[in-house]
Amino acid sequence: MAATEISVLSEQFTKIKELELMPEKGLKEEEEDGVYREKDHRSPSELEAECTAGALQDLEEELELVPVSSEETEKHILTLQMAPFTSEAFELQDLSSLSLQQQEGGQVMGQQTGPGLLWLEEGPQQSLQQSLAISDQEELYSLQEMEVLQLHLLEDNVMAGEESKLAASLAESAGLTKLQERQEKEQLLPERRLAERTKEQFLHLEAMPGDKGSDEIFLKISDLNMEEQKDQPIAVPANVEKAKSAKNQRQTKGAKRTFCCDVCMFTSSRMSSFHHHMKTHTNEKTHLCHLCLKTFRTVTLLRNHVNTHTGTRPYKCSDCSMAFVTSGELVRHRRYKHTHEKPFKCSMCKYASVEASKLKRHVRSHTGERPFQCCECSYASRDTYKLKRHMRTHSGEKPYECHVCHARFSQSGTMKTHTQQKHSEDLPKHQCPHCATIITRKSDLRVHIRNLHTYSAAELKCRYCSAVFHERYALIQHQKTHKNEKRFKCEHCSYACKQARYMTSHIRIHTGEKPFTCLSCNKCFRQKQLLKVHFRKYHDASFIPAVYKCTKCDKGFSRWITSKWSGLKPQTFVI
DNA sequence: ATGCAGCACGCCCTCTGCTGGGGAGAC
DNA sequence: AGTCTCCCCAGCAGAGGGCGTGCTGCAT
Repeated sequence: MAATEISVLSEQFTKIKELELMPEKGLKEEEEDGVYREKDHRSPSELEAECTAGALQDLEEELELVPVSSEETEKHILTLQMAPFTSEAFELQDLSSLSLQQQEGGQVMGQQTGPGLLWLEEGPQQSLQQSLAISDQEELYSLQEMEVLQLHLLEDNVMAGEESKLAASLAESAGLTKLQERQEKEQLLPERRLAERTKEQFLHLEAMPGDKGSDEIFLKISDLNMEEQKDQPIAVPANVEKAKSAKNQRQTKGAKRTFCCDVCMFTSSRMSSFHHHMKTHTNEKTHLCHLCLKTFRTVTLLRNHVNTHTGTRPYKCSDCSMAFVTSGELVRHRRYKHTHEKPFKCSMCKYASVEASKLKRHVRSHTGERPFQCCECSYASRDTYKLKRHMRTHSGEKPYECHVCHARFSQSGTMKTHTQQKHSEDLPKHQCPHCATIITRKSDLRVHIRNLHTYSAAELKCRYCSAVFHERYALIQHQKTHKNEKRFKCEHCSYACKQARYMTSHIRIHTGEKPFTCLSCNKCFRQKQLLKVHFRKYHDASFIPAVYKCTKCDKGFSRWITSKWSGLKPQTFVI
C-alpha cells in the first residue's frame, strides 16, 4: 500500500479525532479514478513544497480538517496525535502498490517507491465528498462522514506514477473499514521483507474506529522498518522531520514562507533548498559506483569518488606538480604549500591553521580536553590518532620494521631514529654548546646539559681544594686539574709532590727524623721502604737480588732503568 | 539537477621531547 | 668489587602538517 508509506516515527501512531465542524469549500475535483485531488495546478515542485509545508503539520498538534458536510454550520476537526506504538500494534496492510523490482543479483530496488507522504491539511473549506478514504489500489480504507480538505502526495515519484494508488478517495462507508483481510496481509509479508532490504522507509497506515459510539477514528502510521530501527537511538526517520518542518513552515503561513528543519537549525525561504536539505537527513543514496558498489547521494559525489578509482585529478596546482580530485583540495593544498594562508587563528596563542579542525585540535592543548579514552587504561588522548597509536602499547603491535636488521617498532619515528643511529654512515651528531661533548641524540644532549651545565644553587665543593662551583661540569673539570698535580710543596726546598705521604717522608730530610730502626743492626731510616730494603740486603740470607742484563753488552744491573734506548727490554737473571 | 566552495572528519606522517633501562668507564 | 656517572637506546606521548573523502549549502 503505497499510501501507507509515510515515514513517521515508528514508535508512534497518529490518532485522528473529530473535533469540530467547519464550512466546506470545494477545491477538489473528482478524477477518473474517483480520487479527489486538488484543483489547482501547481508545478510538482510547488506542490511538493506545499506538501512539505503541510505534511502532517505537526504530529503533536491538532490537525484541523474542514468538513465536507453539506451542513454549512458544521465543521469537523480531526486531530493527529502522537501515541506510543508497540510492535504488537504493527500490522502490515498492503505493499502491493509498491512496484518492487528484483534486479539482477537479487537486489531488490524500489521502483517509484516513493513512499509517498500523504497528509491531511487544514485548508479552505472545500466541497468534498462526505467521507475520506485512504486507499491504495484496493481501497483499503474509507472514511465516512468526514471531509478531506487537501491531500497531498510527497515525493515526485509518487506524484508521477503512484498517484492513483496513493491518492485519497472519498467513500461512503461509515467509519473506517478495513477491507483487507489479515490473510491477505500475511501473504504480503515476503514483500515487506524485500522492501526492508531496500532500506527504504516503508510505512504502514491503518485506520480504525475509536471507541464504540465515539466519533473518534484512529489512524495508525507505523514504520515497516521499525523492527530494525527501534534500537537505534539516534536515527530519526526523515519524513517525520519533513512533517515537523512542514509545521514550522505553516506557522508562517500568510507571510513569506520560511522552511525550518527540526532536525537541525537549517531554515530556508526556498522550497528547493529546503527539499535539498531534507534529503540530507535521509539515507537515500541511489548513485552506485560500478567499481566498488559504494553508493552516493548525488552524481557529483559519485563522480568524485570514481575519480579516486581512476586516478583522475582535474585540478592541478600551478605552482607544483600536485593535482587533486576536487577544487577544495587544490585550494587547501595551495594554502598549505604556497600561500601559507592560515585563516583559523587561536585566541590564546599565536597558532594559526589552514583548517578549522586543526585549530579545534590545537585548542585542546589549551583546554586540556581529552575526549578519546583508552578502554584498557586511564590514558586519554586529544585526538583519535594518538589513541590509536597508544593502543599499540596494549596490543603489542609493531608495524614498523627496520629494513636492515628487521627490528620492529611501534612507531615510525622510533624506527627512523634506530635506522639513523645504527645503520647510517652520516650519523648526525649534536655538539654540546657548553663543552666539547658530542652526543648522537638531541634529547640526550638535553639531558647532558641538564645534568652537567645547569646552574645549581647549592655549592659544589672541590674534593681537593676549597674551590666552590655551581655547575657540575665546571666542578668535574676543576677536579681533573688536581690529577697529576704536585700540590704538596716543601717549605724548606723546591721539592713538590702529589701525595701528602710523600711530603711527610721528605720533611724528615730537613728535620733529621729517622723513625724506622733495624732490629738487627739498630740502623735508622726515614722511610719504612728503606728499612725493608736494608734488612733484605744485609740480614736476609734467602734474599736473591734481581739482575737486569743489557741485551747489547750483557752487563748486569741491580735496578731497571727506564731507558730511552729502543730495544732494551727488562730481563731478570737469577745469579 | 548540477557545480562549486567550504566544511568536517579521518588517517597518516613527521618532528619533538621525556623517560627509564642498559652498558661501559671512572672512581 | 661496588658505586657512580654518562651516553646509548627504545618506548611512548604531544603537537602539528598534509591530504583523502564525503557532506553541506548555495547559486545556477
